[in-house]
Amino acid sequence: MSRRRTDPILDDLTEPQREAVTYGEGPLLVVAGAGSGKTRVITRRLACLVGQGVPPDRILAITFTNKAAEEMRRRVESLVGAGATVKTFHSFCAWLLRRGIPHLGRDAGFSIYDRTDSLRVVRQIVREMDLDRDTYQPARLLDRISMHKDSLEGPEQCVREAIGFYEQTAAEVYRRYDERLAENNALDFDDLLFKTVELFRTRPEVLQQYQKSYLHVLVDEYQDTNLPQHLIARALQGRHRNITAVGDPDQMIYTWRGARLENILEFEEDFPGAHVITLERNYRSTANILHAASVSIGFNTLRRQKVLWTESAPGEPVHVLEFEDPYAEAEWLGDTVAEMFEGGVSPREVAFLYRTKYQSLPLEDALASRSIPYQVVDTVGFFDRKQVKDLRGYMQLLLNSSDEEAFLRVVNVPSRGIGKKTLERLRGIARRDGKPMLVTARNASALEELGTRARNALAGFCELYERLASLKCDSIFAFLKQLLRQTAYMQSVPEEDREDVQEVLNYFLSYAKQYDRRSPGGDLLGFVEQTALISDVDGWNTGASAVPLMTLHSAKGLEFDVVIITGLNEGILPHQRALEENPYGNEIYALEEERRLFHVGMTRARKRLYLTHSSTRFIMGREESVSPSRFLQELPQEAVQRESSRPALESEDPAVQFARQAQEVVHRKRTLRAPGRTGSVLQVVDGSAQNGIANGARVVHASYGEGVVVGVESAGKHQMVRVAFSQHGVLTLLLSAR
DNA sequence: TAAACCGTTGTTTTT
DNA sequence: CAACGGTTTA
Repeated sequence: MSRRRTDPILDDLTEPQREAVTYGEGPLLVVAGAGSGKTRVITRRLACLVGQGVPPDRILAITFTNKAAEEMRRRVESLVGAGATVKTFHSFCAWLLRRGIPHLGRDAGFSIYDRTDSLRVVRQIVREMDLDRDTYQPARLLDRISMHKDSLEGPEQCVREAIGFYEQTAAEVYRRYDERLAENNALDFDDLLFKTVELFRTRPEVLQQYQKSYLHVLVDEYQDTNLPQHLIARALQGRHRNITAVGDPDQMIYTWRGARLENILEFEEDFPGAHVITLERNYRSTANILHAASVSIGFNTLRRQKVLWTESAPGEPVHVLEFEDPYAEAEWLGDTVAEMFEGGVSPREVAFLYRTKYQSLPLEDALASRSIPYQVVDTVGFFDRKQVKDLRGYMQLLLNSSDEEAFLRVVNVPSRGIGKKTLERLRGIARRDGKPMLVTARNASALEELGTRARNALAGFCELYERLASLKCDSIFAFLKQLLRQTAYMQSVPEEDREDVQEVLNYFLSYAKQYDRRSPGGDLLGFVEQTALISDVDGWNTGASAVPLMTLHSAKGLEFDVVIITGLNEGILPHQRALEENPYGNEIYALEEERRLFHVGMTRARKRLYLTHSSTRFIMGREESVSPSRFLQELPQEAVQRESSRPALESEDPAVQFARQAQEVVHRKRTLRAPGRTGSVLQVVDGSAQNGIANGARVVHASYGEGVVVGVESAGKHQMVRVAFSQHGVLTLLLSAR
């Protein structure tokens, strides 16, 4: 069984990677640590299956984000050509339900609601039920609804099982919410999964059809699957049981979306006979970065033991810096990256990562003032813009006349004199007649109780609707242009906003153009569905040579030469909400998720990693002092270098200067107190040679426990040892100089 | 009855 | 500091 000399699918793989890629039939779990070639393994496996003669259209690959799906499709196509189905869970379910949902008594032309849409519905219900908005916060209620759906708990069950007044009320909100969505013929994100499970459960013949059509199912990022996703994956593996799950429990960062660590931790129980391959060698980062990341994640208790190792050089230490406030932080980083770019570093290779979206603001200022091109990778931002939602609202309503959220969104945009009172009355009539508001508005006789002015205004809107409905366009782009013209959208925009609005519209139009090009024959429904399920904006601004700015969550799966993580403060990372009580479990669990998030961030870096924090932050406009993140204290001293940020002293107010210097003194004390000497982190118990540690020496590590040295080499002024720990396996450690 | 205005409120992460 | 909701004004 010798391989051909040049095999693009297998040649550059290591042994464990190759084993995963070529593994035969039956369930397979690949536990792949950060930077261990996870994406490579799953793509190559798919390509390998095709190479072995599995028809591509009988392979289903599922990813978490559209971007990951696109990337995988691109890579597979370059290896073995097109044909495999690569989708996200949500887009797969949407596609499936367009055909299958009539089995559940629902219409296939459903709208897909995003969180904003859903929130509007909940708000309306809270109003109708006359509930106190502080006690029954719509966002909280929606979170609860989402949690229930993620646990496959329907509204009836919740109403039945609710204990106490609050829960009963919340369950009633859920019941009405679901009812309203059904009336609007709409599904929210959770429904896409929930209904698919329901369809599989109640219609075995439908499930069978999909089980037959897919011979292999591959799921990426398995650690982030929630219960419905886990069940869908299990259902689809069918009789052949050819499921490949790839993931890393240490990168599970979506508990709030229902992700269950158990899905991957207990994989062998759910898929009996599953083969498990663990990829622990990291190819991405320098030894210092990897060491810091490993020690950090080692503080977690809820994990599947796994020790990452590397043969890379130690590289630079991890840079840790403290600043006065987020603006000083951003300014210094602005200067630093500007220097890097002068030195020839590509802006694409430097990423700014942060915990929360609002942290991008000071960074944006700093970069903009230095004319450094940057791109905020805001996952929903663009599709959440008012203008985009308006246009989408029109399209949604054209596709689904029952969609009242869409109706309410666009009926008075641009403003045509249809106000709150008119709509309230129209809703009343619609409810009484049991018809959607749009249908009611089109029925002139139903409107007799309305005033002439309101009636004329509504008639005008209906006329517009008819005109739009009868448009014949050969592309989405052309349709959108017509839509803008027919609605006279721009005319209603105030002069001073025109430029901004036009810019947003242009982006949207060019997005539509791309859609036209990529999916010829694609219809309105396909376009609206895609924009509803979109999760990242790469589609409308690719190729730009700009510094990416993004949240730690959206950084997962990416890698950069230089990574800068800002705001390493208590209350930010770990986030305040994780330190308080939370609805998912206890605080330790939430804290560990924050640590995983930090781990994800650190392991994005190939060569250089900056971790910055500030002594004050601005919270709701107020300045407040904050302490450094506990995650920084947990880092191994030998892989970290604390640097001073050297602000411009001459321009500094003496009082501010004093405060900063005092801070520095405190900081220095803390650093000295921390274990800096080799002995305190890694203690030699037995067998040390005269110049340090020798092979075979027995050692004790502060966080890994006991181990035996299996390799020693010097790396510049540092010494690197490979230690086989009894609990954690073999690990490469970097010792600080004596 | 609709649009402009103003004060209050409250900010995790995203398919 | 932005978005929302309620209040005032036209």
